Amino acid sequence: MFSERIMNNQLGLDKVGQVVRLLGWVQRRRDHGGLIFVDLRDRSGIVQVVFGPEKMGEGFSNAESLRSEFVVSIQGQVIARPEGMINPNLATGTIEIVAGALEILNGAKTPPYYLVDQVEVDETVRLKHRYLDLRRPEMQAVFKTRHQVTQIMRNFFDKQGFYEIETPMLIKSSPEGARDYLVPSRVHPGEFYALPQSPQIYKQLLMVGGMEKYFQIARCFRDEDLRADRQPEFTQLDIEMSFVEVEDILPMMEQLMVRIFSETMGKSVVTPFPRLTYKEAMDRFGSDKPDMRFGMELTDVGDLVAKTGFKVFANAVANGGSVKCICAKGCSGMPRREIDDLAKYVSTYRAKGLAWIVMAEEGIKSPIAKFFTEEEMNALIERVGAETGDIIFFVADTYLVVSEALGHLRLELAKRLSLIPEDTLNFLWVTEFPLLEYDEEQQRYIAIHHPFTAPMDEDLLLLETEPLKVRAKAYDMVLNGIELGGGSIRIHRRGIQEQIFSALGLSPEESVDKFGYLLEAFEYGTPPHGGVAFGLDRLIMLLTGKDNIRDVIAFPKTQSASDLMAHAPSPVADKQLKDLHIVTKIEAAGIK
RNA sequence: GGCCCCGUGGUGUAGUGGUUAACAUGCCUGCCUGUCACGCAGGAGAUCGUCGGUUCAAGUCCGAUCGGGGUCGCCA
Repeated sequence: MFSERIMNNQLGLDKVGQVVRLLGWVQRRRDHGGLIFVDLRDRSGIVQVVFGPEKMGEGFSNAESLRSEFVVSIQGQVIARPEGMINPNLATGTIEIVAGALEILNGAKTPPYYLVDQVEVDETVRLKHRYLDLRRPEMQAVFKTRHQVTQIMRNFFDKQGFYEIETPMLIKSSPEGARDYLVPSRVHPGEFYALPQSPQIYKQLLMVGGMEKYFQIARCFRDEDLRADRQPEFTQLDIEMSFVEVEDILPMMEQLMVRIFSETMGKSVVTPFPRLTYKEAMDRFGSDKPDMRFGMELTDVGDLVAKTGFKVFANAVANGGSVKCICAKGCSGMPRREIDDLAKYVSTYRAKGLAWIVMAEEGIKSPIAKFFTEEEMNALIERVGAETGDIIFFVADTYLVVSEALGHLRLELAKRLSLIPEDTLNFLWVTEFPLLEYDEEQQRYIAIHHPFTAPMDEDLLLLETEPLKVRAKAYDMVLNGIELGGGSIRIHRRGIQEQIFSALGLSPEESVDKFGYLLEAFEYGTPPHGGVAFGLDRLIMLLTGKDNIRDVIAFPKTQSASDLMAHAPSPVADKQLKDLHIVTKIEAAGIK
């Protein structure tokens, strides 16, 4: 019955005269009494259908009953619109359908809001009725793009000889970073599975298993607080290869991006991508995912201020910290209020203050100028390359705080000053990440990437003496200041893996308890291997221009990780808890 | 866990502590054969998120709480 259907976007002047069957939803109805216009929407687009009593006969009253979002089957003739009635705003605006027959396949309640792209409704409303929101052309386009991207990925890796392999969703909990989502076991009282934060260990074991080239479009779960670009479950393009070095992996991933951007957006991507070491990225941009679409780089002035009378700067240097600055070109007219606002902004990144020098026409204006001799001031200005009309912003603190605070300030200023060129694709790799960092809270070293990342060969000896100086064979792909993905060459020898575990403060017993199966696997001829993982959702955000991860996920969760449509999470029946051997404290305390 | 913003008919907004909470849109009814954000006329629709406090009087002020968003911490 539905087989002769034609999609709306197939309709054009070439179809004039044909009798067609259309299926879709009523987007809008304009009832003129004796003549009714209906904008019919299907997945492909919108077409205007005209209902008149001449053609419809008794069926006309049926047409009068049409309302928004009714699902209809329409048979009618394609006609060219008369002169002056062409709608240039509609892809099918040169033609319309004169309905001969109408079948209402299903009625619809009035939707809570009009399903058009210019929605101005609270997101809560959209999420409660997500199945309606998805009907909007804008959302349809997102999921079309998302589908295209995953198809390109599958095609790309298939051609390169990869196998797509599924790894388990119920795995052993080994929180070495984010919190796990736990799943209670019914048959093992008191024991739990975890949902994977990533397929990391399994993909490595696939390499031990001789699969050589693996990829998966994998769902991952992390029980951490959410953000505009973070969901508790998200999708990752996960890749692992045997017998590879960094130089094998990066160019291949660049080619993947070339294909994705050309085939979905028609944009060309220039390869090879520039590379920055982590150190260089932090030094120059104050970020491990620098946005290099504009300048305003950070300048280290620690040596110039170490001996000056300004204690805040001198002490920072004396204590092993840094003093760095950025120069905002042409901003000398910035009102004091806005400068104060920027100081408040950097304070969210733990900077204790923001010093500034305004290079005004009438001379230097700065609350810190009095602490510097003229020579010192001139040296500063020269180092920074500041000119009349600029403002120099300084932060003094530890190297990390200074870099990150100024890195964020740099982005904020660029945003306010509109320095970021739209439509530019700035891809780059950040390499040579540190292997470890020190976690004050836990009083131990933790892996920056993950504990299976291989250290750089020449840094291996530093592991015992200066662990923070050990660099990793790790790399991140960055696009326009957003981390698209990252990966590393992995450790494939038990000895080195044990060394790393030990550096992370894991006793041999704990290592075996948590990762014994991996360590054992490494003893059975594990090939050198490495890989990478990309955040699919973020990539789709970039491709579709969304600033919010919820807009690229069909059924997303709110910031508090709840599903407003299905009302998850929810309490469960006592029987279920009993089966799972679970008693909740909340229940025990009588709180509902 | 911290900080910031938001919550008023279905939807989006307005609303000096003081009458019957306003406007737009949507919805319903009637009229209308060329609209495409159709038009015209009429109508229905709100316990102002919830609880408590201040006050003669609270949508408005205060506190708590719930929900949503942004962000810092966190996210190997």
